[in-house]
Amino acid sequence: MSSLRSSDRELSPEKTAAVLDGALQEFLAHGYAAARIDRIVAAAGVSKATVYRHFADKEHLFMALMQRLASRKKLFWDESIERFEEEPTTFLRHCALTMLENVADDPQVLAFFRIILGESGRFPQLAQAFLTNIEKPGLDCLTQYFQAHPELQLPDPEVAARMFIGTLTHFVVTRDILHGRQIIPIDRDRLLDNLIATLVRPASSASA
Amino acid sequence: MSSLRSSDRELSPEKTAAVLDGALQEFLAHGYAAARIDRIVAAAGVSKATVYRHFADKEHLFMALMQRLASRKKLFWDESIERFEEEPTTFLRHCALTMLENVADDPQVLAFFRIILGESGRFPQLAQAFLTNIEKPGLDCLTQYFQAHPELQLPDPEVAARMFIGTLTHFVVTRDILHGRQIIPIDRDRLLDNLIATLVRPASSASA
DNA sequence: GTCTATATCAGGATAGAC
DNA sequence: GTCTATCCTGATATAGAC
Repeated sequence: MSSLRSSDRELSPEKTAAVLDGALQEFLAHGYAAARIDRIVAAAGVSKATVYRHFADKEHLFMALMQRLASRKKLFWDESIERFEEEPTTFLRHCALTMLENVADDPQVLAFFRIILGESGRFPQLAQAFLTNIEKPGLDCLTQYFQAHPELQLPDPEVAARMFIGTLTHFVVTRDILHGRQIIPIDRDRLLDNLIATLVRPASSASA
Repeated sequence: MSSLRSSDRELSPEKTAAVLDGALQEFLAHGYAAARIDRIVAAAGVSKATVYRHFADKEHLFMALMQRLASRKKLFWDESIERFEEEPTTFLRHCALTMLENVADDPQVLAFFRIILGESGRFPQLAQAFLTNIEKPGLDCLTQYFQAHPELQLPDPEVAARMFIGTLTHFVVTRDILHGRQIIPIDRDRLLDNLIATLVRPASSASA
């Protein structure tokens, strides 16, 4: 009597995944309000009725998708925590490059950010899931690092962490999300080098 | 024969202003796609036909409104430029407070930012107008200030300006736009004090 | 459990009176 | 130049067959 009943689960995981994949493209490309169920259906290769059997309505589908995306990027900072023993310059450069690679270089992530920001009025829970899963781990990681390195003589480790992430976020938002490459141009490596140099510059005695 | 023809101008400025005021509320509250012409009409106290006589369609109305808002906030940094002679700590604190007062404390401006960010995919020109009119003047102002104060020994004035504005922007975005007051809390004055302290801390010789 | 076909409705845009 | 009344596209959501 192992599995005579097959009516326990009413939905096929396959179709669910197909719908979510179609929804991914559509919502990331057009935002919530302008997304069209028809196009999700077409991309997923299922019927409209199937969508509504798996998800109560457009809003639930959207929330399910976004929550999944947010938690998928959760492990983001785990590898950086492994490197707590490295020199500040090395460690910070590694963190910055990881951030930029995972965000600025991935159009899907950029679109994801745009949605989170744009729909933060209508879907505050989503914005908060984003902060909890992605923003907070990064801030915590860097705060702990700065705390563990008092020789940098930073007046406030948490503020230093916010300066680091804030500067990089501002860079990505203005350049990639707001299309500012021509308007307020700056070389990526120049920003990186001097951001790090400003934070780790010797505070009292040192060089000439 | 001074003005026998009265059909030179076809639109009344009064109604135009009324429509734009109604559109302001509606677009800022709901974003572009979810905004309803019906509600704009109701708020403006005009008929739907009037809207379409003054503006080609929803998109043109939206652009006109947003462009107007962007250029309205243009003078933002003018008063700060008058204070170039002040001490770094004083000057930077003044800049930061001006930014926060003009943005974080004004729900309408917050909504405006949310729209700009959210619709930056569909309306790239709008995002760029925002950068040109609001973001760039601020960066230029601070860059020039840091350039004029080499005693701070900042390795790169422009990067320092980006750190300053980036940190404050990140603060406002995470706290007010993404509803993060509970999730990644930080006292405003603590952030401000230590942001400034980190940038202006004596680089070589000084205190004990 | 998934499909086809359809109900239902709302929103953007316009025609014609005044 | 503005209003009232209306068109019509297109979108969400569902009913019923297989």
